[in-house]
Amino acid sequence: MEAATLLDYVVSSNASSLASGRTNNIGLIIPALARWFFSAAVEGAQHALMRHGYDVTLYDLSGEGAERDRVFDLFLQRQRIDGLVAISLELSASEVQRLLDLGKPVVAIGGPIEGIVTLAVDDAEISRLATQHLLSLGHTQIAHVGGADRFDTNFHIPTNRHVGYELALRNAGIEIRPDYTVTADFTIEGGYHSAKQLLGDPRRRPTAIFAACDEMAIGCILAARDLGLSVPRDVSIIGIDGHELSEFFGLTTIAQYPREQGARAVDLVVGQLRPGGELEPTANLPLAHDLIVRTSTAGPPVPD
Amino acid sequence: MEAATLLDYVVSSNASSLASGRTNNIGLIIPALARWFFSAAVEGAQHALMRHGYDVTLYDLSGEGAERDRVFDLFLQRQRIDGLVAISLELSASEVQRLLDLGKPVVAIGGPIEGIVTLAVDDAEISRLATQHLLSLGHTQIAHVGGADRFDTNFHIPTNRHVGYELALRNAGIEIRPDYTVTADFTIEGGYHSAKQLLGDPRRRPTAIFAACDEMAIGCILAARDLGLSVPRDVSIIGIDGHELSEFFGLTTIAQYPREQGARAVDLVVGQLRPGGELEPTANLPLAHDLIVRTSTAGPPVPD
DNA sequence: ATGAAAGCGCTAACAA
DNA sequence: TTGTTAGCGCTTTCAT
Repeated sequence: MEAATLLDYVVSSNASSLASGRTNNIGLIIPALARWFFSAAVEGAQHALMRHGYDVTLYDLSGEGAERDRVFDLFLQRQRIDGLVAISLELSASEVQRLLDLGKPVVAIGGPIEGIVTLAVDDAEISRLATQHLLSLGHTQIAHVGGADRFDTNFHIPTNRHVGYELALRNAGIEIRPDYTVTADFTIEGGYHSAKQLLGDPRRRPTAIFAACDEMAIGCILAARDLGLSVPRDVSIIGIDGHELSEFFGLTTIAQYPREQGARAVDLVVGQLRPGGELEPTANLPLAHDLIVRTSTAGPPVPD
Repeated sequence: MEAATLLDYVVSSNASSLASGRTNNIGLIIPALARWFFSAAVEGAQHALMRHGYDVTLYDLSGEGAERDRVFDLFLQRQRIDGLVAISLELSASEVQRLLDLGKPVVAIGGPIEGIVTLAVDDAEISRLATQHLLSLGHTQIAHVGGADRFDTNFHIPTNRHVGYELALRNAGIEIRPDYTVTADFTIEGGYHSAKQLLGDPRRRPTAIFAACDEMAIGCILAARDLGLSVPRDVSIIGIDGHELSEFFGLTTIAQYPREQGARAVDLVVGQLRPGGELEPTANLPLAHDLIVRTSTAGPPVPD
């Protein structure tokens, strides 16, 4: 051992893997990278893996259908990884099966996904909470800026967040107005344009908006400003995520913690890899969230 | 081959690597991930690598000193990769040497770095151009929001961008005022606070600001708004990057293209890996940039 | 405890 | 062209 240290000897990972069957490498599959949530989750996962001595191989599914298949059929098959973390992916049944067929630990962030151990915030519940926050402040005209349907094919957040919104309204005995739900593409710009439509029409202006993510919520704040409306005096806005910009914009939000989520998923995978570290084949573990009240929400405007 | 296809046979990458010495895997070293430029560059590199059939292993250096050393001493030594792409890293001489000692193709984005093939925008030149844009509109009181020194340890952009700014002013025969250069941390929030100081003091308010990146420039725009100043009527603002939010904010900027840069770096590495694909040991290849004039810059305000 | 050797699944060089 | 085999650098089992 002394001599090895002296010579800066490092085991060849290939020879070691071939002989032992362990690769010291974990795969991360993500729907895209250049988005706050995903890159933060990857960052958290990467650090945790490094601490465990694992390398991390990235598989980005943002390509077209054929490229996506190639990940499952080629890249994931070459025995390069000991386990897998899937982040915010909406997987088809056949894709789930192919992951399970690898015979390696798989943990997903965001779910539940049938047959896979998942970590997930309860999207319906946090959306209900966000909406209830607005209700508790006295709002009754609450609009929702949700995700467009086509995003459901990647990760099924939008639907569940919409469900929680309607649930909260229904519980409060408030009529659900179809024209109070608009969709956008999860970006600041998308939220801006949606909020312009919502707030610009004096016949239907809501007093509060619940946006399905902070980036859209920030777009809503900017749209309100450009319409000469004051936040929160004229309109209250709440988001979800705890995005790095949310504090700067004074946005009330339900924070979740992608770095910690990534690290926790990694710990679960690595734990299963250790001798004796089996896990029940399927489970959906809840993830922490916090309501962070800032300056973008207040009671509804008092009528003149 | 038919039988292989039929059986969904995929070569074991470890066995193949051990026998051939090729791993079909490229390493990406980055200073951090959760920033627009880096995640976009990684995305571009990842897609290009996938097309070439390569896996990608991520090494994030955002950890502390010991973690950083571990990347060079352990992770990069285990013969897992055929080549390396380093993104926007400020490397010590010893780190450069350790990369070269791997005996594998290394291409860096951002440079120049002594001894390594680099792709780089000419930071001094694009900063000069940005400043000259403001000069050509008639501005003479031009401030600079630059990067704080401590960021130089990761990537040396700030210094070079400041150099270009001063060069343009000097060429125009304009006195360089020390109080017109302030620093921030490359974030929207940082730019906001710096611009507040710069624009809030009536005794020294500049008529234009050149920010060293778009995120800080966007912070400047928001600060101007909050001070009741109109952009560009009262103050012109220009950034660098072509950030995804720059269009939304009407920001004039010098765009660069991290996705393409990542893809190009990958092509260079993969090209060297192909039989007969040698490259001169060191070179600094220029990268494309474009001045994109939007609505955040105009002539200086006319005195009352 | 320490040492010897088989073999992990391929690639590449060589023989036929 | 097609077939054969040594050996890549380790891990693990088995014998000492």
